[in-house]
Amino acid sequence: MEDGTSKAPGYCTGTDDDLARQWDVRADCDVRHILDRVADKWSLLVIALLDRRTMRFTELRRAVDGVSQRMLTVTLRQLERDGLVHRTVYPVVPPRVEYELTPLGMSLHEVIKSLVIWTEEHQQEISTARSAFDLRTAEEEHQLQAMAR
Amino acid sequence: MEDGTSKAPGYCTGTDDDLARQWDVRADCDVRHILDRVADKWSLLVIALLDRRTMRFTELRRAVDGVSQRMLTVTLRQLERDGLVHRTVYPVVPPRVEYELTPLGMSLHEVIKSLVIWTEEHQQEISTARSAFDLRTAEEEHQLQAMAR
DNA sequence: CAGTATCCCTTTTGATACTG
DNA sequence: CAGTATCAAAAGGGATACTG
Repeated sequence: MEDGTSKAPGYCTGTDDDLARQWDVRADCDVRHILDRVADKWSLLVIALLDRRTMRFTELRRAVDGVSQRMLTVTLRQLERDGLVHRTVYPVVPPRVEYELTPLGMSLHEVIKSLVIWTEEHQQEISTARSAFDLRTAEEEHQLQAMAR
Repeated sequence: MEDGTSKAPGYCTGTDDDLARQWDVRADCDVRHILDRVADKWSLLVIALLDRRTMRFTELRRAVDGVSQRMLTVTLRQLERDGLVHRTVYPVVPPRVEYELTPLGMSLHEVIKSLVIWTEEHQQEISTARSAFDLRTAEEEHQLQAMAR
């Protein structure tokens, strides 16, 4: 926690390092910290779901298959902290809390969507590649066992 | 290991569930398995680096700041298995192994690039949001402590 | 309902040592 | 050089119990 905010570990965009191929890959780089968040398993799902409409906590919990209450809470807090999701608490009993994407969150969703679409479009290719790889691996293992005899 | 290949846990794209908002979020979904891989910290960095040119193992190790030898090996194997990276072993001593993106990997890089660009473009906004959030949080805590007295 | 707090287990990761 | 193997440390994440 408390990372990437006050530390300001040096700007990473447009460094004039001669080795800056296209973007900085330093471990303490802001871009990498943000990327870690943005590329998070649950974050991705939550943002995708909230793109459609405002949702309540329990509603999200049911929609995101496999998420625990704890992880959903943690994820939502991070997204709120990053300014990607807005949280509204209605002072009623029982409590009512609604989550929605901020404009920043919406713009991120556009990018995430393209990632999801790519995945859907190429899932068959990847499956095939995996099978081929596993087959090759199994064969090689077989070869080694044959040589041992 | 060995996941997402033989199991074939049911197609996830274009399910006719009435709750299929835009894409399936089931935990055992192929898309989610692939997404977990693709959205991986090290995978992203490796793919970004290999976009420029073919690289050797140690070269990558030095370029990806903070990666351990073990994690780089694991990451490269996964990428190879998924058909995103091609591995060429030259039978010489000392060994020479080169990694390069496959066409599939190159197409993924396009998407990843847009994610990285988004991150770079919005890193300031996120930083600001984080500071504001932390300030709010600290204030609330302060209020609570004041009430306790 | 929408959390927070706690315990505890599992997975991930890093450090180290060894090898073709 | 490019790994593999092993072990220990740490993070991630689940189950449960409790609260405004």
